[in-house]
Amino acid sequence: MAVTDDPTPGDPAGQRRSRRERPAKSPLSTEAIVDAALAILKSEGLQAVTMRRVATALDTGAASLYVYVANREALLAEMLDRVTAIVELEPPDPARWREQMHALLGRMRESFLAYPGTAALALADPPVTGSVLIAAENLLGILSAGGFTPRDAAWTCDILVLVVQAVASEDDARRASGGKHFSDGVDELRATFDALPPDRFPMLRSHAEEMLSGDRDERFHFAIDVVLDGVLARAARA
Amino acid sequence: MAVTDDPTPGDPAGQRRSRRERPAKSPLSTEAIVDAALAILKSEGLQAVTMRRVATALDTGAASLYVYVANREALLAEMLDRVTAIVELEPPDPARWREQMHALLGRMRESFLAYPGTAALALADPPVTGSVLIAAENLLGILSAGGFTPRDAAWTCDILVLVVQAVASEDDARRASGGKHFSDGVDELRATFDALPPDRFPMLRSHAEEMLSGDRDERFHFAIDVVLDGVLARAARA
DNA sequence: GTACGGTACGAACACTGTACGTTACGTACG
DNA sequence: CGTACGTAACGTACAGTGTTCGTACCGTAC
Repeated sequence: MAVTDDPTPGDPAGQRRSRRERPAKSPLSTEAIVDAALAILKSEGLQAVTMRRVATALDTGAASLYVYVANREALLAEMLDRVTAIVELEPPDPARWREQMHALLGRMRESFLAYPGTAALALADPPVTGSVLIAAENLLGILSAGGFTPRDAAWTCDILVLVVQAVASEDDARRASGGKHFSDGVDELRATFDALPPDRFPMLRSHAEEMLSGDRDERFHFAIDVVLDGVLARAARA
Repeated sequence: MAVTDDPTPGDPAGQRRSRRERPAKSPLSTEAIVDAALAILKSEGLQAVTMRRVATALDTGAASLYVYVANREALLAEMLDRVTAIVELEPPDPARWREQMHALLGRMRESFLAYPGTAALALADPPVTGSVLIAAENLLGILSAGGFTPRDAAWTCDILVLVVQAVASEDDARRASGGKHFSDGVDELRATFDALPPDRFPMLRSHAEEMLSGDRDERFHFAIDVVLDGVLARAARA
């Protein structure tokens, strides 16, 4: 396209405003971009992670990012990879396999929680990057150490990852909406249940207390144990 | 607007140029908006559901929608409610409770799958609308019929809904990305596993076949049975 | 010293969700 | 019968979004 040499009237002649005087602005890189994006994600949420916002944080323009990142989706994928890469692994120990499972999955959940929105992101398009494979390898190792058959281990691994992501996703949804009250919104839910017509919602009425009981951590680890015990029970029966 | 002057023949004179001559352009309503949005979602995906696109489908402007819908988020929530409202329920029958569970959860999954993106949406901000409460009531009823204690029923209900949403979410991710090949992308995954260095990924190498075995339906129902059996096993042990 | 390959950059495009002020309509009232 | 009014629909506008393009610059290889 033609230059359209915009003759800005007030521009002083010879004004060579090369931004070269900037001290030592470190050069761009995929790593730096992902770092900046993760920082923004952590402090302002997923919807604040825009190309322009990330570029501004790096003191550059949005267009510059596209040299290192194909597009926003690719950036998000790269962020996701980094998030799963930071979870510390558990060298499988047959004597402690269940404990290790809880520890590893718990750290996965925390990692997702530290960067809100990433859990939903992982569910939306399941990534198969290096760090995900490493995590899967570790999960399979622990399950194998626990005596799971290959098929049971593989399928259980799948289910557990799903549970972690789903729980984490719900977690930061609850945190985002219930941020005003420290009580998550349990009170609102209780009020909702109490307002239901008893004839049409007898179960919800009688189960209201149990629907709200237990904190998120307790229910998370309960879910893991349920899955593990379920697979073991089915294996024992066969 | 106000153009498209098309005086209907039988109309008496004095037909002022207005959009009134439109045959029977049904007036806007929340229902009509949600219908149009769902139709677009079904045929073009979630990212095609923009206010302008929905408005165009209704032969109006985007601004007109805001009389009936607070904003896009509210529209999506309303769509989600409708999607969960269409799943047919199962009057609890103690003799068939497990079968009923599979049927009901299966229909939930299908419903999510029919409108791609809604599963992820439900996970991202768990709705507590009328139809969701009705579904929960039914789930609790079936679990109660199966002999679950109130606490077990409540917590299991939670886990199962999570699993359904997570599976459905993964389902339509896989469908969206693997659309080109009818094989989902199993072949790509197998190739990925085969390319891994055996010394660092012994588990993934030896479990590759099992990671890919079984179709989505089989694994979905396996997951449900695992959860149910897990809770039962824990209840029996206590 | 000069040519070159790749990086940074500003501007522009085609969109998005949403707010605003103004029209047109059906209806209730004088 | 005429008129005022509340509300629904509308066009327009604004501030952003992701992404592309052409260009200006840098350090390096000749």
